[in-house]
Amino acid sequence: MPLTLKDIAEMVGVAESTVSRAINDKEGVSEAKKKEILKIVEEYNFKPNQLAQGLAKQETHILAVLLPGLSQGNYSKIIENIEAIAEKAGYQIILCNTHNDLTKEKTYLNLLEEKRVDGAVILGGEIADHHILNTKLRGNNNIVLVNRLCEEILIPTILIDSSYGSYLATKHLLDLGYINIALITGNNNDYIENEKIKGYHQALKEQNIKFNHNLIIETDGSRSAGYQAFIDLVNIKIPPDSFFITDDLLSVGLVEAIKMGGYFIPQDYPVVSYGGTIINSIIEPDLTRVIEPLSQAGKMAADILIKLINNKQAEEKIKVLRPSLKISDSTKI
Amino acid sequence: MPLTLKDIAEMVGVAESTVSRAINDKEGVSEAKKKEILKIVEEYNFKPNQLAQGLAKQETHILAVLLPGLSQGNYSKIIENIEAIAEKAGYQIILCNTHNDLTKEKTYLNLLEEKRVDGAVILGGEIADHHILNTKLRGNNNIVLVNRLCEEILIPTILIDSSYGSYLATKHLLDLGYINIALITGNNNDYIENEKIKGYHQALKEQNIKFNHNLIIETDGSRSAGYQAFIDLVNIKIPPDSFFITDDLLSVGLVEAIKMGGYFIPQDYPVVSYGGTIINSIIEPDLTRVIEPLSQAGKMAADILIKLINNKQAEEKIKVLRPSLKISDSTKI
DNA sequence: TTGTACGCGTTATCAA
DNA sequence: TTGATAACGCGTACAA
Repeated sequence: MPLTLKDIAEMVGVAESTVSRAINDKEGVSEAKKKEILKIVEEYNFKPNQLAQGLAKQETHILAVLLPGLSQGNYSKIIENIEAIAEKAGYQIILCNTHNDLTKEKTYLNLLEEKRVDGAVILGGEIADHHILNTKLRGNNNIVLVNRLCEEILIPTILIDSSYGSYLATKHLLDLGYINIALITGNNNDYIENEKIKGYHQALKEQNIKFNHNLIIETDGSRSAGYQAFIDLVNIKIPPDSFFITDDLLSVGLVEAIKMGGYFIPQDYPVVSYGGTIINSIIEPDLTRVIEPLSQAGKMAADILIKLINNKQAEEKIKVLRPSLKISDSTKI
Repeated sequence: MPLTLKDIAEMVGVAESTVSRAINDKEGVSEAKKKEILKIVEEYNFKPNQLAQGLAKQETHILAVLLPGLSQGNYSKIIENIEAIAEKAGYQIILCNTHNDLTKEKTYLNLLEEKRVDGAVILGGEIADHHILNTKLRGNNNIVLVNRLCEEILIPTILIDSSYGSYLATKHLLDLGYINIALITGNNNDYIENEKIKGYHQALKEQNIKFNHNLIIETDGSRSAGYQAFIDLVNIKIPPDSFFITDDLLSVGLVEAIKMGGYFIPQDYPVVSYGGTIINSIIEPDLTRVIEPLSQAGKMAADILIKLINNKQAEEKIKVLRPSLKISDSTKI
């Protein structure tokens, strides 16, 4: 069994409360006693029990991150940054993999209440309903949402503006003089893919280009779907002169199909992809792509959450982060 | 403030201990009282405070996972599986990103003792020294190592046999009739890359092929290093007739270089890569590759750790898992 | 079956 | 500056 404050107190010959003060660097202990105590603490490698501390102080210094899954998507980038900020502020991270299952999410939220974690970041998923609004962490609704909408604007939320990313991509192709831009969407949740379609529309509208719904293909985001999309698109009445594809894996198939058809990128078909993943940089040619501010999203989420825990409300409830466009070989003519 | 046992007890008009028994499904409560109690618990959405439970029962049901980083490497796959097993057994996972920094690792280990986590899995990193052997979780050394060696065989360890993976790859090329096999290594830690070189040696030795050290190139694992490696290798006295490359990103550069030189894979140069990542399947042609049993490693680690916590020692201290070879287009002639 | 009382390891309040 | 003592919320041995 590990040592306790009591043990240390007995060894030094003082009261527990004095040891506690010494350890926590609080005033009310003479320098002499303090030194003596800390020496023993060091010598016996005493570690205060944070369970007991938590119970007494009503805080655990634990944050939870709920997410749909670790390997798919870009969640690991976000988590790394949440962890980094949290660690600096003295918080630990508990991982909760919901597998995109609302029931599991509820179970976890319950558990987090029991565990008395100080707060939680929820990444992605469908629209948040009342089970989120109703969970009380540390007495408050200490929750921050990332890329997840909420029925009411009560919870601090960080959104990455997919619509704007899509707008940037489409505008880039328009600026290069292309007008029949194919849009191939992937398997994100409906909201995000719809946002991307919105951005596409907006860019077209701005330049008074007529919208052709035949140029939009919705897929399951697989590599083969990307391949098939090209084949389907080149055979329509007004075929596309360029491609914007909202998912990196899709782009692998698309590029294969383009090459297989004997065409060149970007000479015959310029291509814009989505996501800062390694995939887009491996494809030959290196793809122009929309890059999302994932690190920033993670850091902001942690920042806001920690402020929330310390009762410092953020100014705005919703922060919208904008993606940027990285122009590369696949659109350099 | 959340409700407590006491509150519930007062509401129902019984003692706290009775409520405790009812909630924990222990005998010694009449069915009638139990129902009554659980109804109130439900109604008021009472959540027992796990801090207090932990303090009383001396357990937190929290496991920690220490790892060098989330986005690089295959750690997320392992973590997902640890989390899955842990969750089934009623454990939560705390993430500790050590950034490959030994000091940070020590700090975390300290923290975990303070937090009274029940156990820890340590993924990767250099050789474990005494700070690991000395950390006591729940009074014991409840730690499982994955792909990390320890000075003494005291800690349960799961190793993925990189040497065997390398042996498989080399043997495959030898069986196809190639004898001048280039080995290009990446930026894993020294131990792992050395193991891979060992496996390569062994395969050559088995077939009495003379070892040519000029065919081995050690790199930083970058894409460009893969590219450069090819250029360097084709100009040596006895150039390679095939390639085994121990890192997926390297293979991207290598394949580029081969194609750029006007050669074909596998006709001119067959290529074997390492790792089950998406990258190897995106490259054209799809690369034959060594696949590591990552999910299995994660599950086993969690299993063993949980058994350890429950004082059920594993039979063997060290479990060695073997990679397999997935033969694909890059070696099909 | 039910209740009382103590322990778990801290922090914090109030006297001394 | 110190020390005794009461929380914090729960589990549990023991008594009723």
